[in-house]
Amino acid sequence: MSLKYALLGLINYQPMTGYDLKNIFDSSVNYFWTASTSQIYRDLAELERNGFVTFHIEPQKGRPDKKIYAITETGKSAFTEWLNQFPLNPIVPIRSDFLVRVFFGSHIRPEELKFQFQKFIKVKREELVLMEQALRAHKNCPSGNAEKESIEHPDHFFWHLTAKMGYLSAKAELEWAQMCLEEYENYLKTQANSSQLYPDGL
Amino acid sequence: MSLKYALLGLINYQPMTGYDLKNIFDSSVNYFWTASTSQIYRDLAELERNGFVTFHIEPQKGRPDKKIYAITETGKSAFTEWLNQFPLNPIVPIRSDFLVRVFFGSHIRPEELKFQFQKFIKVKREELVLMEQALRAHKNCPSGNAEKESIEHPDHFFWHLTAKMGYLSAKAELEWAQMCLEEYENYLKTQANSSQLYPDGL
DNA sequence: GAATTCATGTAACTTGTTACATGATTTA
DNA sequence: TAAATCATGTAACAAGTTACATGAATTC
Repeated sequence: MSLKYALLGLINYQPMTGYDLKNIFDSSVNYFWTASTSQIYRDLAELERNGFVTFHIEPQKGRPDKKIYAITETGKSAFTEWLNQFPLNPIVPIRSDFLVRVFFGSHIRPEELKFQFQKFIKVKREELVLMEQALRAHKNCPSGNAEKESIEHPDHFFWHLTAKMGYLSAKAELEWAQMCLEEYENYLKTQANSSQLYPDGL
Repeated sequence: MSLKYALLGLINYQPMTGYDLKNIFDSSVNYFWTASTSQIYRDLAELERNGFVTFHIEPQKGRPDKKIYAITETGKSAFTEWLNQFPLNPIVPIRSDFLVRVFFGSHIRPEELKFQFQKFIKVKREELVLMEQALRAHKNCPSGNAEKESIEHPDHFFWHLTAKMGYLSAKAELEWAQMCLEEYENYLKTQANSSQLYPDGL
């Protein structure tokens, strides 16, 4: 259910299109929720059917007309009601493809696994740089450009808290992967000394 | 696709039932993948249809017969093939209900939000204790009881790496929430001084 | 001239959740 | 005597992914 309410919450800041929402997801809130284009358009249609949003069409030439969605009073109350009802236990179901593979790492070719750790480190390092910039520049507002706004948004405090978690996660993952690579290289040396073969003949 | 291959990988260690697999997911690999009972049984049936596993029935009295699944040669090669083909980018799609709510925190009743931070801290602290124990006692093998096994499993090194990530994530989340609570309380004081009303009349 | 941005989606499919159903055995 | 454990699932639904479709305007 969270996606629908996240969309509602963003539209609550100001009316916008599905395209705008997709950009916000990709550029500034992706450390706590991701969404595909098809999902956004589908859920917007449902929010509209439920009377939580309305839209007006802004005609354009040479490209599809804009559908600008705005929140309704019903939508506002549904949103705050949802927000104030936290799930009973605050668990976050994790699904990490990367960790599954590491878990079964003995079946992976050592060169491949080393390469994948290196790639992971590279990607996380880049991610971390972006997050650091965002935190420093106070760019962590949904639109991604705080400098355009002359006054600080009242929700800025909360945006900052979530951005901080994104930063801390990325940092923890980076440090973990660096440790993994180091320990794995030592592990391979000890394995080579005890002249053990890799499983499955790899 | 990961769930099917995670199941295959676990069955590869030793033949087991859907019930056994569910216990492993709940007790020892849940920091990188979660699965419901219905999903496990459904995917086991599909793995069987694909010829990746076979099963034999162990009759029981007073409860449903056990269906003990074992991996086939086809299953083994499908598993190692999958393992060695990492996705192009190692991103982990995150979906945190809790963070969505914090992001829109200005619409939440302060007492409620404080309570939720406290609850989050409590849950994460408990989680962290379990993870610390697991790391210290080398219990982070799929079965959850390393002490039963006289020799260390060859995959132990990799299980330890993933368990470490689980520990680091829980630690980062705990520290974040503690910081949030502290900063939120200060924030509320400054808000009270500037005599601002909470949005939506809450 | 090629790639990216803008802007809308639909259809088919896969994956994950929730509710339901059964019922003896063991532990607290 | 109540709750947890053991052991199997099905059905309906919700949420997420992937592939496809269109096409001008703008930037490199």
